[in-house]
Amino acid sequence: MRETAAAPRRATVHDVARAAGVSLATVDRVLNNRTGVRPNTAKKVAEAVASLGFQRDISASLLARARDLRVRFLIPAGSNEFMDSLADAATRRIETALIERLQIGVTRLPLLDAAALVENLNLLTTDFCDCAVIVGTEEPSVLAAVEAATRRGVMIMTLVSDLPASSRRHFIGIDNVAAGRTAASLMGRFCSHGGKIALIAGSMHLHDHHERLEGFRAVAAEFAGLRPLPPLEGHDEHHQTQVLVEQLLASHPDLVGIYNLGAGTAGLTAALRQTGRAGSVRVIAHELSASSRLGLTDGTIDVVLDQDPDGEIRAALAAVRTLALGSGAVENVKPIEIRIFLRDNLG
Amino acid sequence: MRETAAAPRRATVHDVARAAGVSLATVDRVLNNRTGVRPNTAKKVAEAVASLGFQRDISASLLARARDLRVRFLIPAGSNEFMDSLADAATRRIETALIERLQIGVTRLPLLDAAALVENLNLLTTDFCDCAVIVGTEEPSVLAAVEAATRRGVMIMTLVSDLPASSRRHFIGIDNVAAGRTAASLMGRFCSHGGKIALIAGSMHLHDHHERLEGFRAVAAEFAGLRPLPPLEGHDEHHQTQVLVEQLLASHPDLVGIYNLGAGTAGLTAALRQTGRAGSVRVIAHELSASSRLGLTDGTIDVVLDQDPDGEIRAALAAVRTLALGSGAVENVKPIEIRIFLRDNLG
DNA sequence: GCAATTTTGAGGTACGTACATCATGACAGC
DNA sequence: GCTGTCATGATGTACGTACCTCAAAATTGC
Repeated sequence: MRETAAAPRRATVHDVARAAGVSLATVDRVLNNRTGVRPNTAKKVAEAVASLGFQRDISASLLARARDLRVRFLIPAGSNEFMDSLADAATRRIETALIERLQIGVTRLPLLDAAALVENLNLLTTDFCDCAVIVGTEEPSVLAAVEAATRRGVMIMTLVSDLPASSRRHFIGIDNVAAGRTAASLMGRFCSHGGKIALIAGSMHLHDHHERLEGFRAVAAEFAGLRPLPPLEGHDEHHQTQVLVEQLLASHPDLVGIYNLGAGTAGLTAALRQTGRAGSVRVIAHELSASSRLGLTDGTIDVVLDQDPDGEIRAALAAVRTLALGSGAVENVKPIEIRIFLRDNLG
Repeated sequence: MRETAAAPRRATVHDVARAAGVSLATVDRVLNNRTGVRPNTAKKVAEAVASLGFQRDISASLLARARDLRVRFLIPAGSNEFMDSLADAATRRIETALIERLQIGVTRLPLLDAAALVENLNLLTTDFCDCAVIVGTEEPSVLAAVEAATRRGVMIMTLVSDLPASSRRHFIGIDNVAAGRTAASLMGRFCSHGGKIALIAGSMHLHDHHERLEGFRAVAAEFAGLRPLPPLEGHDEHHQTQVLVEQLLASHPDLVGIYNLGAGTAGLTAALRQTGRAGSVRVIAHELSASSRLGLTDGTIDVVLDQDPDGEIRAALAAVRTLALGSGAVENVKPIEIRIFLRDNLG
């Protein structure tokens, strides 16, 4: 019944050197891909590594490097609560990360300002930054700045919104199509007799919002009687969203559901409360924040879909470490999950 | 806009020694609570640690110990799919954990057999095990065995089901009351016109099932028209559950929802499919498994609440490391979250 | 105030990897 | 066969903590 692990000593670089019939220095050259090793010799070492199942001792590796990994987060500012909580999550990790030799810096940039992002990317050099994690828009100037930074030796990772065509080493974010599908699947079950559903995006030019909308529409079509209205744009801003929802509620007295796939949730709940419609319209929103939490608690919002900024920062930091130490790509990383909150599992 | 982290060198034991005006050896004695230090001297060291903000370098610490942390999971066997996935998750981590100097062993025990658990606990000694992670029942013999193991120097942690009154150092698991509440909250929104809801537990003597039931009932009462039937017991077994559900469906043609708060989900879906009622009854079940996944995909199950065995194992291992290295308790640990799955966010 | 005991200091080695230096080997072109 | 380049070996130090030994100092008991 018990499997007694025999606790075999793990292979070290010395073992690899002996097995490959080369010196320690050569093993070191191969492992850290330095120059000056014949392909044939490198192959012998690689084989020894494989046959011994050698794995670099991370503790010793970090210790020997004796230098911290410097990560800089470039995160949009503005009135967007979600970006704030991303930045907060990163800032909160500064101390903890230091224990693991990760130096974190956080820079807030003007919202949706490609020029500012490009400028900051161009400032990055290897003597104070090993990796930048950016929330970027898919524009040519940004792509060019990413390429330039990569060429200068600064690793780039994308967060929340990807730049798949760039030299970014990794992307951290959720599956936004699945998020939209999930919202529709819940809404369809909530409104089993069908009815009008309003859709509110920040901007139709935001990639993630677009994907959510696409997912929602696809699944909503499977529920008979569910009639999504054309999407409105609240520009991720509280006041605009509030005005929009007030008009919406006035012109559609028979509205049964609202899916807010962008920010501006505080405006949405304010409008619902003010018109006395809170509780009689099913509401699904995105991102856990002070206002969405309140909405859940008082029954104005039914469900919040959240992409867990803490988890995303943690995943980003883990990826940075893996990429900086190992040579290859980030393997075996679970994608960020969509978290679903009701009033009852807020914790 | 940019906050340039000044990158101060982190304090080392040498710095602490200098600041406290004592030798390195004394600092070492204090940090690793060895004997032979006057209280007064220890206080000076502690003050130096605090004022410098000294934190042990984990990499160096692990390296210097040059010995792996040996963790043993004691997990029930039987036909319980969830326990299987817990054990699988632990087994899958064996290799990965080795890189971080964690040796994992997994022992499967007879289901709900306190005597077997006690026997295995009593076998544990510090020369092959530093910490045991157990899924235990709250019985006096188990509690006594936990105390004995702790006294022998083997640290005990509880998983899924806690033993709060014992000397266990930590508990990893979800809030089962919140899980039940969430299920009711969803069910109430799904069945907005009310109706009969069936409740199926494994056994009313299982602590977690009892908590889920309690949570469900409390919230269900808030939804007018929702009428939960008295709970049935399927003993976490597929066949028994199937028979139970077949009888249930026959005697309640007007049933609108089923909450299966235990295992045996494969039997539940089989009964629904066989009677042609799949899709017309809202179904909420627990734990993602092959059969619950299939149920979600084909529309037999609406929602699955999951406690993420992978995440629990990861959290357990993190806690073991923290407890073994640091002296104090596990701080700052996020509780395991309840994951909510629909067909559309299965990934 | 002396012996016995406890507390502290000084110094070392070890962990496994990273990285630097210098010497030596091989092999090329001419 | 000579010089120059490239590949490899030999060897050492460093990272920060753990843990060991031995000697010196401080404190205690009487």
